[in-house]
Amino acid sequence: MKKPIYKTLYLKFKQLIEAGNYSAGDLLPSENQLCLDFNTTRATVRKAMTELEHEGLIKKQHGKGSIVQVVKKGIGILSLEGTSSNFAPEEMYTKIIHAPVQQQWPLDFWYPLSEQEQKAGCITFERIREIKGKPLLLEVTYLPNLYLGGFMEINLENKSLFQILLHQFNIKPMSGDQKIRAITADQALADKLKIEKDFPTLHLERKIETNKIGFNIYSSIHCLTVDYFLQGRF
Amino acid sequence: MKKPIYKTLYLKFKQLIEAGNYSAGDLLPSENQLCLDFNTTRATVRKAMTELEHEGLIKKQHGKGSIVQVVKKGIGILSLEGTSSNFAPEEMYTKIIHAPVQQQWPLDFWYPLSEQEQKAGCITFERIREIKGKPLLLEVTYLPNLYLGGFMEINLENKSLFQILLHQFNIKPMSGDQKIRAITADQALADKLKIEKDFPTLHLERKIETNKIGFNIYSSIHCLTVDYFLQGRF
DNA sequence: GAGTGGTCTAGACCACGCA
DNA sequence: GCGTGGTCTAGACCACTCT
Repeated sequence: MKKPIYKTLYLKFKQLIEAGNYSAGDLLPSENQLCLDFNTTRATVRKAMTELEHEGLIKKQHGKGSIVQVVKKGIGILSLEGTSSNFAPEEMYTKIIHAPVQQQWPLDFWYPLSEQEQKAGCITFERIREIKGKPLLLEVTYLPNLYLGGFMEINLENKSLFQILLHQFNIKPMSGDQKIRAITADQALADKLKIEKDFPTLHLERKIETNKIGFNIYSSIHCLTVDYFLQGRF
Repeated sequence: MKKPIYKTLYLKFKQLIEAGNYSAGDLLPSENQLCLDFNTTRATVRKAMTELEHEGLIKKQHGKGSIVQVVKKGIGILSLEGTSSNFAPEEMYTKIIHAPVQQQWPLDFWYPLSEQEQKAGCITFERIREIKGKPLLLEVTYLPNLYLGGFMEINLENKSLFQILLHQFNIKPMSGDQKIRAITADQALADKLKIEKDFPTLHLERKIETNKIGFNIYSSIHCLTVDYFLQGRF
């Protein structure tokens, strides 16, 4: 279970950039230099740099170098980092409005389920994320009831789901898929997000695949895009 | 200007999958087999497969193989392929509602511009995409007025902007960034998309970087998400 | 021309799945 | 135990930018 070299390198520079050790426009050390510094080869260095580029932290320019980009200001919800990562912990709060319950999958579920998932039933709960005391989004999460012994007893209030899954169940998000629509809030949603009925919101239906084959994290998210917006790279 | 091997491989399998030569769940030939078939090495094969995986066409599973995924049904607008690629040409029509004009950049432009772009001014035009005669989205595009001699004379009606830029100006999209919000339609937008005022729409502000450094394609898109939705992978 | 990233070769060892 | 994808080495040549 040791960490690959490329991941160490990737995390190191991700941290350096996000901590502000580089300014936008700065050049990272060249790939050959990094090979020397970290005693590795270009294939490995390039794998790390490619991930940084996909995430938008740097931009590679042929013949010139790896250029640090300006930091993003949107909600990085179009990525694997989870919703939390773009805000300082003290600015953000996650409130549980429905504690986890075990039940059958909804009949009109928005992604096709494997037979294994279908049989296992699901654990579902509902959370609201607030920024500086203002509701930002409502997230209903569905997990297949597999590998999750003891999950029901965990208090999720203001905790990171991804952290819990990783540390207590060794489940790690790997990739995902999402569908996005614009819809207006009905009365129930409006009450929860403290907005007017018929206010426009983004609706996301997500499936996140994990290292455990057959264990996917599903969620339905209603997101306000007044003070923030969704941001993604491609 | 010859095509890299990995790209040939990538395009070949992309085509095979999208044409239906594989069903969801099928395994692609193993990486070692592809090395033999295409007389290349694993690094090259893996680069092609990694791109297919990022696009969601396959899913790699350690110890098993590369599994073909179900085809997507959303608008692939969260990717580089352009809006057009998910629909058959006969189903889709692109209507010009404002032909290209040269002018200064709007003062409240949504992405910071380089000095070079700022000085050059912009070419802007407005298009509506229809699926089966029904308006789907309104796209206002801004191009920096650089390298684009003769562009004003091109008839864009029902043509692919990306194709024109590639073949006539050797400009190729490389990567991009987008911001997404939910907003309600004002009267002008409602008229253009043939919907009611205050109907919810997705609003995208995009910047697409190209192989020409300093030449970015900007667009503002208002998209209906009734019959279709946006879809993306991460 | 020197230095950068882009592509590629020809190997190697490991971790995982499946029979 | 065998075949799969995941990581890595140690080179090579090319295309591009900058001076």
